[in-house]
Amino acid sequence: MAKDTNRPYRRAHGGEAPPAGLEAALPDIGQRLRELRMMHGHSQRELAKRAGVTNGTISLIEQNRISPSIGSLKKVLDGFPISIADFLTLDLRHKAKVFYAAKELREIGSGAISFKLVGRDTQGRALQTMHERYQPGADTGPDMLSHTGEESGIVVAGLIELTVGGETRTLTSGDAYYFDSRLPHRFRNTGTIECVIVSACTPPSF
Amino acid sequence: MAKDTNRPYRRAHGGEAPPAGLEAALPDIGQRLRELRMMHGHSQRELAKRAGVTNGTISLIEQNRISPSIGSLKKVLDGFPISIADFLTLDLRHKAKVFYAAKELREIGSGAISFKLVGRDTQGRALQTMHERYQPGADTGPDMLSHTGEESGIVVAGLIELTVGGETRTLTSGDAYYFDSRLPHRFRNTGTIECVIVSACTPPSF
DNA sequence: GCTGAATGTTGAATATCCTAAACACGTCGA
DNA sequence: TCGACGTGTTTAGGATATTCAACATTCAGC
Repeated sequence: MAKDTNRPYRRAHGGEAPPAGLEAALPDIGQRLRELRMMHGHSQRELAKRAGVTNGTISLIEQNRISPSIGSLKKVLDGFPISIADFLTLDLRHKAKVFYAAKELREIGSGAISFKLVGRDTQGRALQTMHERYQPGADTGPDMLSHTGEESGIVVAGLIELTVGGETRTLTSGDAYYFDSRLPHRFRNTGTIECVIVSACTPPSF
Repeated sequence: MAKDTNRPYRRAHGGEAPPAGLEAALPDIGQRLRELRMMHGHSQRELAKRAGVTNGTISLIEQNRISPSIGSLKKVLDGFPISIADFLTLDLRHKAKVFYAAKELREIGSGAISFKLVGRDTQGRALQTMHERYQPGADTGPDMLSHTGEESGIVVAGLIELTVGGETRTLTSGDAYYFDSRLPHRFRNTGTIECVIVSACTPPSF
């Protein structure tokens, strides 16, 4: 009966290439699991214990010698923990830059306003964080900004007068804001010292 | 030997409750598959033919009588088509406050770590900002976190040792980070003074 | 070099999955 | 009424997954 059952894996002796290039390849479960486990600094046995399976199972899965059932895979991944969906979509090879020294932040502001972006290419990112500094009197201008997305931030130092959709309020250190970027908005430093804000928006708009 | 193997399903005779309420429940694969199949207007046999499995298998899966292997589930879902990740995450049901005084931020941390959220109900929001404070020695723990989304932040004061996907680095005031939240990560204040971070993540994870 | 304890791998036995074929039920048209 | 077809379900048996236990290797420490 079953000659070629569901084994996209078995690469054993023969060494045939993946039979049909038609269907989207199932991600390399084994390698993924191994890398993830390594990242967490667990041994096969340690993960096995957390997950409630045997170390042998972990070993066989990592070698792609078996195709684990959903249930088992769930158990194994709960040892980290991570969901199956996240596990399958996690991109391991593309190691993005994670750490940014203060000097590496890209300055996109000018004059009395400084905007420093975290990250250079926002391609494919859903989130953007910025370090903003407003000199006393600095103003994003009466022609209010608006663009698609959401925007939020926290005042770190000084004070800022924020106008959003007709409402105006002055925020000081520790205060925060959150609004839909499509609402017209304006930032103005009405204080006497520099105002520092850390903000984030999605999607990136620079 | 094996008494309670990987069957979160079998609710048959005995009727024991799910042994531990700890782990997040595996989504109801059977019902999901059935609904999806119905939406597409396929019969079990029709889907089976497209997927290259037998109708019996479809039937058993839909009844949660078996936990299909990743390989089989992949084959079945290719009959629609839809990815396993999408299949598992498809979940279908479905004047904003702008200003937040420092006191209004909701505290969700405890002990040596303080997390203050901007905004109360994150329902329908794509972005979440937080004000984080770590006492010296504070640590999010060796069991590294991981969840869906992206995460970024800027250090405002003090220093923090950040580990992401196996890479570790110490960041100080003005430095920043950005990473995929699915990568295991850990924050640790290795300094002698309180560390303050303003961070953002998408989608909200609290 | 020898231990002891850690690691990952493997073989045999058992539990589970998957298929093929039969079953039970409903609908339609002759 | 009957059969021919449609549906979803169940059963037996072979194919796979998983466990248990043994094995091989590495590395510290002595």
